[in-house]
Amino acid sequence: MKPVTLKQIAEQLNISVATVSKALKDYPDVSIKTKTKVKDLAKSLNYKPNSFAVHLRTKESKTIGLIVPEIVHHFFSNIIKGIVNEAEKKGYLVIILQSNESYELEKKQIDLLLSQRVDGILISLANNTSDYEHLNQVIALNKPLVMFDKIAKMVSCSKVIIDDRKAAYDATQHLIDIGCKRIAHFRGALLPLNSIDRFLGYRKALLDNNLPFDSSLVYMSEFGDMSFEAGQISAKKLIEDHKDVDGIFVNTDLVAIGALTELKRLGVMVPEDIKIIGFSNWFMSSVISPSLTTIDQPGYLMGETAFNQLYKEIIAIKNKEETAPQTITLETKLIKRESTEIFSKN
Amino acid sequence: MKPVTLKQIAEQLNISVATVSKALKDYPDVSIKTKTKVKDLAKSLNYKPNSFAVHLRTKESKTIGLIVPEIVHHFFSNIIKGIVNEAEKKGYLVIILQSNESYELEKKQIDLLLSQRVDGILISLANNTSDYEHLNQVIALNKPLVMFDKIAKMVSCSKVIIDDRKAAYDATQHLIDIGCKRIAHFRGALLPLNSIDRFLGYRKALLDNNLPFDSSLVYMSEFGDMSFEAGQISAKKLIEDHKDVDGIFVNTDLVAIGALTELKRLGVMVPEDIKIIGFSNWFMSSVISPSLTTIDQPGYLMGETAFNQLYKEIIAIKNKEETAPQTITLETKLIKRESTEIFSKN
DNA sequence: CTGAAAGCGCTTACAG
DNA sequence: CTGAAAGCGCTTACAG
Repeated sequence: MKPVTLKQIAEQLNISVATVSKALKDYPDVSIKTKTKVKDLAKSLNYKPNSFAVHLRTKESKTIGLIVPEIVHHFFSNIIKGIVNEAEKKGYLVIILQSNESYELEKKQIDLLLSQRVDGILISLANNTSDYEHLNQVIALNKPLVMFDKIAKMVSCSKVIIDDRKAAYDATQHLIDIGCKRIAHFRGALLPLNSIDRFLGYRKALLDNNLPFDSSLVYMSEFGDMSFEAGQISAKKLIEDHKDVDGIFVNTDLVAIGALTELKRLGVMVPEDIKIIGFSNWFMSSVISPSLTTIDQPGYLMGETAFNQLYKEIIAIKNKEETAPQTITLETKLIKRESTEIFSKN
Repeated sequence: MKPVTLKQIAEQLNISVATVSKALKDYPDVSIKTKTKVKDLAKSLNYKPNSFAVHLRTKESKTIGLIVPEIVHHFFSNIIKGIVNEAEKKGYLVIILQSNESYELEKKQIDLLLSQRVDGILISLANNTSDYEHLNQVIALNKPLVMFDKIAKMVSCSKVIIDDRKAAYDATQHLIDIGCKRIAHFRGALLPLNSIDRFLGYRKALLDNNLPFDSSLVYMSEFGDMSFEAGQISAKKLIEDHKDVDGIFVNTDLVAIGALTELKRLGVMVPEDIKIIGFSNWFMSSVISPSLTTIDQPGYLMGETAFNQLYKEIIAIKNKEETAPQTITLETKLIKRESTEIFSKN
């Protein structure tokens, strides 16, 4: 069974394709009688416009592209959900691609989406993306592009982020406030701006509090891998290298949970011996024991916001209005839990 | 800047659009010289075929639709990843939609995808989907449809599933094997086949072992909600109602973790007083304390398998071959952890 | 080896 | 109020 076309409806009713098209779209210059006839038949035949034909004419695809480094990830899957839900409300479909933290793949995927003629692109960059030609190409085509979470400052497009430096500062300050003097940092990979910023926030908090910054207390796992195992490995090394550490600020919750688990295994008490704070507020962090103090990052809201910014720009371009790139910074929040609880003995 | 078209390339080279099209697609009847000229210019102009025009002609969209009840979900996000990765390998893009466990939305989304002229649809049903008209409509259009995880037996299409009944049986049997005599079950909603099957597997294991089946030991949270909180609530009720329970088989890990947390709060020891087994093997289950015994469900593989089945059917239809619906059952595995560990005192 | 022509299924400015 | 016509950007069977 082939999909029904306007032509078939027109033939059955003995009117023109043009009239059928206009009737279905409620043009004011079609008689009510004709409209009713057309709509009834369309409904009973289960007519659905062929989107390719529509889009070829209208130059609108009502589809956007989304590239994330990783789908199986509490933060990103919340972002995806926010984007998909918001897009649907506005009548847009979302094509989703996963760059797998690979710049090469990311580049190919941008080409794919461009070829697909999506109306706009949302992207969170792969860790090793340091060349932005593929992104500038999108901008050159006057196609809306919005980056979120993992962004590149150099690219002239709208961005939705959190203030990673401030959030990391807050996290470190919290450790200091509850008495930590020797605070380690498990950082992310070298390139991504947010891992740099979190590191800088950590360092600034130390310096502002007259605590020495000691680079040997900064750990990065191989390839900047942000896994549970990475947290275990760094924690093990830390305990071997530094007996005097009393706090750790970890770049992301999953790594923090790995660290927590390893410390437990080694007989190091959290929070009594070492206090830990993570970053992201994964659901998991609230249910492990001890529960993990962390920074809440609004994933769903970030997705919604990113889509809405993209939508604004799509509409603006349609109306031939100018838009200047916006940078929207969302609030983060310190979530205090057991891993940094203060004990009376302190 | 508008996207480059074949016509522009043709004009610049003073040849016909037809020749340009064939040159780019390496038709054997175009001279090497022309091919080289065309390809070079296409590359330098950054030509990308307009997918709408291509698809309008070829009737292939190289796009598939994916509907899941929930994106933020360890199991489903693994499935999504498997689908997206496998699809990309075969040159397909994935449009993702979330039904939010709503039949109404699911129905609308099928229409959207049909209108989008996707080449095939992958779906995991919403809990309250009991009418299959929207799915049969897809089949009537001779459009490939593959259901995974949450399926409807009545619909005549390919399915990728696990053997929920057997897996639940195995889980319950494990509790029995380690000495449990009064085993409760926290079940899922009434309608979805997999929650029914897990219940039936649980009951059969009891009966096969000559343990009485007691329906007051089967708990369902309000609306069949499968959250952490649902697990807490059911656990609380269970402890109030039944002092003698020594094991719980929970429909899904998240609920099991909620139960575990509540039991801890109430001072009930796991596994000493009550042993718990979950279902799904979420990552979280391995890191909580006590770690959760569970049934491993192969999410990524299920996504890959579902896409590949869909792909086969897309190709078959293209080649006008007949295909019979397949049902593919993937293996599950019992993962023993601390929540069912046997103690010597036993 | 190259190109003219038809056509995929729509939309819309225009004529009547 | 209705319809003929052009055209979106491709592909492909056919002619030369």
